[in-house]
Amino acid sequence: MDETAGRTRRRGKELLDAIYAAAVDEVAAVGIGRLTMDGIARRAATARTTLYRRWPDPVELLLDALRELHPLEAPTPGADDLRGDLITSLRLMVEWGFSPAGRAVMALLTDPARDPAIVEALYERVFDSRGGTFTQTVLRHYAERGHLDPALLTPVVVDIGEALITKRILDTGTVDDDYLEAIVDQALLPAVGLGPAAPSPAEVNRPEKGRPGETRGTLDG
Amino acid sequence: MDETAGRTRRRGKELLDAIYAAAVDEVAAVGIGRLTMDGIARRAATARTTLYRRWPDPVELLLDALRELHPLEAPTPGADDLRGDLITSLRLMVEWGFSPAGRAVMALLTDPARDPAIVEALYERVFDSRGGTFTQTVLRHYAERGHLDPALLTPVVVDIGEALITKRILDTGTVDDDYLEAIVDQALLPAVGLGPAAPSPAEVNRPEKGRPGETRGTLDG
DNA sequence: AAACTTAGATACAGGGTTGTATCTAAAAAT
DNA sequence: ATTTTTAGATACAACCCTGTATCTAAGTTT
Repeated sequence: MDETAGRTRRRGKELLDAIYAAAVDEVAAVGIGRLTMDGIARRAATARTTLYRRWPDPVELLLDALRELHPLEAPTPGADDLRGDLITSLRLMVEWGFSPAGRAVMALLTDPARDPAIVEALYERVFDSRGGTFTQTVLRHYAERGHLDPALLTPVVVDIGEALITKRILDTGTVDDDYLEAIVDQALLPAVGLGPAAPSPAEVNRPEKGRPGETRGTLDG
Repeated sequence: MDETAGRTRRRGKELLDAIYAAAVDEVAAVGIGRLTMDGIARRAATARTTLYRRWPDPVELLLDALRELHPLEAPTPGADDLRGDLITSLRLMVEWGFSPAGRAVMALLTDPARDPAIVEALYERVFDSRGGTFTQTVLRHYAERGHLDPALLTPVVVDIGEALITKRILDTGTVDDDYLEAIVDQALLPAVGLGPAAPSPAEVNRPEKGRPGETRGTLDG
C-alpha cells in the first residue's frame, strides 16, 4: 500500500499475519489445485524464500493459517427463543462460510486429490476447539432445558441446517435470510418434534421468493 | 489395452468416448484445478493435438463429457412404500455421487475459481433432462396420490436428503445404508408431516453405528 | 555501536503445461 | 484404386512453479 514500498520490512507477527491472510485469500481465489508458494508469496508481497524457510509446501502453510485465524464464533443461545437462536446460528455459519477462511476449508474438503491426513489435520488444528455444529450448540442448549427431547438430537438432525446451507452455497453461491428461516421452519423444527409438521398452508407455501419449481439444486440428477 | 497399441487407430464415437471417460476420470483424480489437456490426453492415450482440434480448454471438454455421459437414472417410485422409495432414491444419488461423473460435477461446483457461466452451462447441459432432485421425484409421486400435503414440498424440503448426503460425502467420503435410513426417518419424513416427529426412543436413538457424538461434520465450526 | 538475525531480492536448473506447427499413416469416402 | 480426412507422434518456444543458493540491508538484540 505504501508508494515507497520496500522501505519498511515486516517481521514476526506482522509478517506472519500477512502471509496467513494471503494464503487464505489465494486458495479462495484459485482453489486448492492451483495453490502455490509462488501465488501466496506474490499476494503477501514477500519473497518465496521467506515461505520456504517456514513451510515445506502450500498446504502445510494453509493449515497453519487456518489454525491461526481462529475467529469462528460460537453461537450464544439466548433466553427462550429456539427458532430465533437457530436462525442466528445458521447466519453465523453462512458468514463464516463466505469468509476467506470458510472458503479455504471448503476447498480443502472438496479437493478430489485430498489426503485424508490433511482433513484429519484440518479438524485437529481448526475445529477441535469447538463443540459441534453451529445448530448443535443451540439445540443442546434447549434440550438441556427440557424444551425438546434430547434423544432426537442424532447426528443426522444436528447436521440438517449445516447440510442445507452447504448445498445452497454450492448451488447458488448465496444464502439469504429467508432461506435460513425456511430451513428452520421446514426442516429443523419438524425434525425435533416442534413442527410445523402439518402446518398452516399460508405459513409454508412461500418457498423462497415466490415461484416454486425453481429449485435447480446441485446434484439434482 | 492392446499389446501392439498404435496399430489400430480410433475414430468418431469410439475415440470420443475414450476422451470423455478420460476427462471425467482425470478430474475425479486430480481435481478441477489440476485438470489439464495434457493429463486428459495421457489418460486417453491420445495426442494433445487431437483434443485441441475440438476444445479450447479442459473445462469445455469436461462439460461436453458430462453431457454425453447421460446415465443418471431417475428413481421409479413403486406402489405404496414412501419410506422405501425415498431410501432407494437416495441410494441412487449416492451411487451417482461416487461415480466419476458425480465426482466431476462435485469438483466443478466446489471450485472456488468457478465461473458462474460454467455452473450455468453445467445445469443446462447435464441436469435439464431431469425433473428435480432424486427425492423430489418420489415425494411428488406420493403427494399426487394424496399421501402427503403437496404444499410441504418446498425447495428446502425436497433438498433435505440430497443436502445431507452431499455433506456426508464431503465429511467422511462414505455413506452407508444405515445413514440413508436415518436421513429418511429423522429428517425427511418429519418434514413432510409423516414423522417420527415424537418417535419411540428405541427407533430413533441409534444414530449411526453406536456412538453418538462422533459426528465430526464438515463446516462444524 | 557492534553483532546477530532474517526479510526481501535475484538467479538458476529442472520439470510441467500451453498452444501451435508439421509430418505420417490409418481409416473413410469417392 | 484414388482421394480426403484426421488420429497420432514429435517438436517447439513461451510461460509458470519448484527448491535451492546467494547477497543485501533492515530490524533486533547485546
